[in-house]
Amino acid sequence: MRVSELAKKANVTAETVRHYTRLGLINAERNPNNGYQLYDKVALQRLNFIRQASDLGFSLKQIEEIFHQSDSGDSPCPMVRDLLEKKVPETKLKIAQLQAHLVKMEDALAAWENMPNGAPDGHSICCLIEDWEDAK
Amino acid sequence: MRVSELAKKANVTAETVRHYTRLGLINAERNPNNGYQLYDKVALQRLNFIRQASDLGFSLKQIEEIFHQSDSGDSPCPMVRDLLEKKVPETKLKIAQLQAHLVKMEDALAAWENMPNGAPDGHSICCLIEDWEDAK
DNA sequence: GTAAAACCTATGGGTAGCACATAGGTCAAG
DNA sequence: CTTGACCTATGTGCTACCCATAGGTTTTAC
Repeated sequence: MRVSELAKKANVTAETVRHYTRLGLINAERNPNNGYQLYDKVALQRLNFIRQASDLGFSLKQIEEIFHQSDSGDSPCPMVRDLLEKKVPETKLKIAQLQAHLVKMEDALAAWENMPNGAPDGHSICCLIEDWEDAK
Repeated sequence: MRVSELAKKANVTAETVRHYTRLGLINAERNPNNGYQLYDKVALQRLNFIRQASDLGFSLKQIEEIFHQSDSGDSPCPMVRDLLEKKVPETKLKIAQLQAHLVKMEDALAAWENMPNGAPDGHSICCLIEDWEDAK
């Protein structure tokens, strides 16, 4: 099948398929008549795998490593377990940071509730942000 | 003052200062003798402002717009309020996505608890991920 | 039968916010 | 006067694609 067909089957864009192909994550043959990429069901399987792993938070580079291990006959499963175990605390940290961020924003909005819109006076840029800074 | 001095005062790297200067967010004069960038306290004020706004989640492009408004004599405050009000639900969405993500990962790890490490058999890549896929 | 629509190709640039490498010029201290 | 700390400009890398350009191909419809 060609790019678009494969893309539809995996529910991604044709650009994504081309991207993975360029990166060597998916293999394709060429139609010698017109140069079109031709994919088989192994490509579809790999593509689905990439999407699954991607959903689990693996980067394309990590997925490439998983393929590498698998292609060279070793079980990638231990590596996958390791990667995921490392990813959990990282994600927790990111969530915490975003939540702290959210608190900052909501604090700022609440503090601005009764503040006027300052016109630029050459000294301050946006009194809201600057006064919020001072309040820290 | 020169880059490093300014960077220290604002607690950022010299590269960051150069980056903002390249983007035109900070203005500098040149020492005609050696071509070094020379910053004044207005630059420090702007740099601090950038950091504050950055902490609030504004992008550099948005900060540029804020400066633009301010420099052309209009109060950027209404825009800042608007931007922040839009950013709050966006951040909430991101947090929700990350948490869903986290659940996926923890589910996968739990489900893998008692699964063996499959050796590649030419059909599957990593049984962990693929079986997790089937379980959906 | 042909013309338009839909599809394909390759290449390169854009996104955010810097970090880092290269290759070199400048300056203060010992 | 040399060493090391500082500065310069330029360009590349990171993530995971998306989009634009310019052109060749295939399918569909009249």
